[in-house]
Amino acid sequence: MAALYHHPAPEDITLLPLLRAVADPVRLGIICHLHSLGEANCTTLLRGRPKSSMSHHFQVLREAGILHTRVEGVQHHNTLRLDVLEERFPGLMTSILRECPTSLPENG
Amino acid sequence: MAALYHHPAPEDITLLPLLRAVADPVRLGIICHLHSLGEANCTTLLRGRPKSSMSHHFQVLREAGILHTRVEGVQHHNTLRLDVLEERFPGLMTSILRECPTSLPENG
DNA sequence: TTCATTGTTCCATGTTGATGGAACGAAAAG
DNA sequence: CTTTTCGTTCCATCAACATGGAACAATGAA
Repeated sequence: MAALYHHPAPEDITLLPLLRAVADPVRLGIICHLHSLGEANCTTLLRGRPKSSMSHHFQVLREAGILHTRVEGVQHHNTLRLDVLEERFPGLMTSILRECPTSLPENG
Repeated sequence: MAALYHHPAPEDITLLPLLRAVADPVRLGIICHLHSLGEANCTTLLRGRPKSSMSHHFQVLREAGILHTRVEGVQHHNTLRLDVLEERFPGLMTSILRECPTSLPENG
């Protein structure tokens, strides 16, 4: 397990990978949950899914520049990089997060 | 050939299919070109690609609610549904179109 | 040390979707 | 009517990616 993750710098975040990362139902659910919870680890967002799947989705989101993972002991806390994303693509995440259901759905 | 296309009503345009439609390099190129040209038919935007591929991409964009196709004789004129998209997802297309290169690239 | 927890990595499987040739269909021109 | 143009539809192929089980690694607790 690599304790340190690579988080792309703001200028290295590009639109197409970002859109690709968001354009998945599971990952969009993760984004909505993170937006609601502020911070969450992988296990918290498992909804009956295997860890390997979720770990994969977190990796995609991380490499797209959408979330930041902070390691604290065993747990990896994930947060949205909203400030960076807003600076890089003004209005994009805002318009996406506006579509997040207020009451989080089951399949998120 | 169905002379009439189905264009989803604004309330039937949903985020995930829209994101999926945009999250493709060819289709993102089509969007940028349409934004630049205002209106274009399929053949105009072929960049050495087969028509069947482009027709497929236009269909995806159309069904996602991103563009409108107006049939005029043999030619099918396509335009972005910017007003509808802005009403449905304020700021989304704006932030995406901001990323379009000013000088249109070859592989668009 | 031993065990439990957390998350990753590896790998195989399955599915989705992009690609592109070919045939077809509709409209307009010759 | 014949031909050309424009775009779709059909179909097969291929690549990318989501899925999920298993083993592993790292930390913390017993």
